[in-house]
Amino acid sequence: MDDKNLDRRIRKTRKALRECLIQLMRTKRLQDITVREISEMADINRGTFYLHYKDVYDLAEKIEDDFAEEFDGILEQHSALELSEKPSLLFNELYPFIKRNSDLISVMIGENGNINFENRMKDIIRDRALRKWLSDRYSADYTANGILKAFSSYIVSGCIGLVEYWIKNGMQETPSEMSSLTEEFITKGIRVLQNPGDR
Amino acid sequence: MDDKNLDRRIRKTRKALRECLIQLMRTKRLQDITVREISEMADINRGTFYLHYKDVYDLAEKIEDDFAEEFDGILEQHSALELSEKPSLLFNELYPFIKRNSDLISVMIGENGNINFENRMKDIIRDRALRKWLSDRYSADYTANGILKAFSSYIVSGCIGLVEYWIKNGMQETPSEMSSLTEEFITKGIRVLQNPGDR
DNA sequence: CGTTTATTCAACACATTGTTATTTATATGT
DNA sequence: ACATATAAATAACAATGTGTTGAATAAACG
Repeated sequence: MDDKNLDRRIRKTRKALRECLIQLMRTKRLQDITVREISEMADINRGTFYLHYKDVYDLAEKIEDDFAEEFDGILEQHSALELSEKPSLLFNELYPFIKRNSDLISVMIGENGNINFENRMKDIIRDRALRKWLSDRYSADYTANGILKAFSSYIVSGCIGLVEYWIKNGMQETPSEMSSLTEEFITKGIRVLQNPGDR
Repeated sequence: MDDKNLDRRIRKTRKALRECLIQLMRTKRLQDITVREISEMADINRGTFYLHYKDVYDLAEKIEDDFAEEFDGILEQHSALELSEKPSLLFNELYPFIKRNSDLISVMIGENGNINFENRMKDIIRDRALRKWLSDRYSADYTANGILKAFSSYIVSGCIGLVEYWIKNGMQETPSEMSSLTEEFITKGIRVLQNPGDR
């Protein structure tokens, strides 16, 4: 979206509006943020806002779109085989990416966030990673197998919850530690609490 | 909230407003729903709305409050010991409760839902159930143990995700089947896919 | 049945919205 | 560096929802 081949004025305007919205969302609910407010903070004419976005929610959505696209791009690059044999390769790329975008993520999953942000991430993970990983690993028809779908939902939400924990607790663990935790939680389940040695 | 000792007119008014909001949320985002719209649909004077709720979001919040209170009440009744030895007792009460309230839940976790609905459920589960269950089972200081907190977040979000799967897929499984799945996913992790026999 | 309390009704000032026509400023490609 | 194209600023606009008010009406309660 911040394409280099866009007019510099457009890039500047959109960047300013986006940054201001994120900043406002740290302290205010989306419904209480007005176009007027964002424009004034960004020092952009209110009419100009409407040249780029339909309303405040559209702006928020566009911000999410960009993130989702990048997120999707990362998952896309990893093959089913690789996910199955070396899932850590993915995690080791994802967690630094999450850390780089923690400003945005923490707002979007926070109390003023949008439910569809998390839902989109879940969908991407399900479609891009888990589906091929599980069907490769268990050579089952993903869509037909009920328990597989249920387990996928469980795992995907679990992983998102882990990221949530990480971000909301100040990202004390390193991305590498988070990768290990993720892998262990998925494969070991609750047994991970009984064998704390191998971490 | 729908206390029997409230004036019947109040009960009727609030009930009508609440039901109309839920219905509107099936097709519209909260930000696109106006007080005027809800009031007209409920055949309630717009001014009357303001005698009960601050705005549309306040109404949504009050609906959530009622649900959260009931949900919390259920979890509260189960002791740490019982959770540890017979978690199915809780699940077998929870899933029917979820089914009874599926109309509300499906809206609240849907695309027009509120991020704080799920977050509140997570907090309640964490505070009421998981905390005492895990610290009883592993006799560790819950708050100090980092991996325990991380795993809690993982499990709680996973369970919410499982409920989400259930509701969004038309609740094909029985509450009892969901109870079993939940317990197995938590304790077995991914091994549940390798031993499909015992379900 | 009399009293209390909730709801209706109509009206109000106010803020935000989304759009427009015009002018000004800035970026682009050659 | 210049001419051209395009974005942003400006100011004005009608429309709509908001939140509140005081008086009139209706319904519930004991």
